[in-house]
Amino acid sequence: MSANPANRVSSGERINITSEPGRLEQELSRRGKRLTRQRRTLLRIIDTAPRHLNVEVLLRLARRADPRLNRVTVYRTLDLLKREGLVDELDLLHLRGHQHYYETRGPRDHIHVACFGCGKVREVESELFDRLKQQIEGDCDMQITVARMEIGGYCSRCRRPGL
Amino acid sequence: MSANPANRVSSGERINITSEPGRLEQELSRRGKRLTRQRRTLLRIIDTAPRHLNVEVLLRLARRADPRLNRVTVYRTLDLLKREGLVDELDLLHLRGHQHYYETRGPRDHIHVACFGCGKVREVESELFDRLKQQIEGDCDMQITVARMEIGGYCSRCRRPGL
DNA sequence: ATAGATGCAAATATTTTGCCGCCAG
DNA sequence: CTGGCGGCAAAATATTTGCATCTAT
Repeated sequence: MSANPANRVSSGERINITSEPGRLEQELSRRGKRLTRQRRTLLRIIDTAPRHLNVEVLLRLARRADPRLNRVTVYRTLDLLKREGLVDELDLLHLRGHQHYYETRGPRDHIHVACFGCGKVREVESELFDRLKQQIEGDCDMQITVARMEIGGYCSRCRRPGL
Repeated sequence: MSANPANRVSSGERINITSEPGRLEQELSRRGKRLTRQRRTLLRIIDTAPRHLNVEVLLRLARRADPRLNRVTVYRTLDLLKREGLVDELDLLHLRGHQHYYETRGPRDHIHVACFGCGKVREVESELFDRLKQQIEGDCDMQITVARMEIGGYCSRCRRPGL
């Protein structure tokens, strides 16, 4: 099936190399956005913290540094980053409720593969995925700004009993 | 890019051939689920109505036939259909708010391509997409039950000015 | 100086739950 | 008959808005 090694997916347990500390701050500054104390705090966390942050966790982490920081500011900052194309918003197939998850956007999109059994989420890159996007870009004459692929199922350890 | 014709995407303006009226009702019945009046109403609508229904629209359509039908019943029925793998849940990249959209699940998954400018959503099938899923299934040893791919961007008529 | 950001409270939107009476099988 | 289902009200969760105040530039 994946006879060609170039087609093989690459495992997702990598470090987020795209987010050397300060990247988001630099980007926003470059685009003429104001860097408030609250934004710096949030950007630093998003740049360095675990992937798949949700609003709840982001707020909790931010308040360690700045206890007055408001939840609304979290929402507004995430909106800004979304509009600027600096973070992606995911729902991870509603694995846990209807909240959203956010992650910094790197040079290469990846696929999220989630197990409904154990809840583990793997990130996967694939040459086929990149080609598929190109194909759609061409055939639909679209200028793609967001590409999201989320796969749900059961991993080998959680294989559904009755299937 | 898509030199191989087999790789070309197929346009999405097709009829939903997978939902000949009664299909959902048959499926649920076959699985030993009760067919109440409310469920029949909802199933009929989902089987035949426009794609990308949200709860609001589904409820409104349902109440034409059964004015007492409750919103909670809509949620519970959609949950059932999701659990049974008969409908897919989408958010279409939050094109319009954070609501979800539902569509009957056919034999072949498709990609949703949405334009942030005009809001149009195209459905696209692709041989590459099928191969990508197979690849992940194999390489991650996953038993895939849901595969969602959503693309956002700007179509030729809405091309973003400053990009 | 001033456009734009934050905090707070309240509003809105979306989804879930508890409970009781009802109905499909 | 009876266990699953639907309606209603209320709760829980998630996100947005109005407005006065503050601050980065």
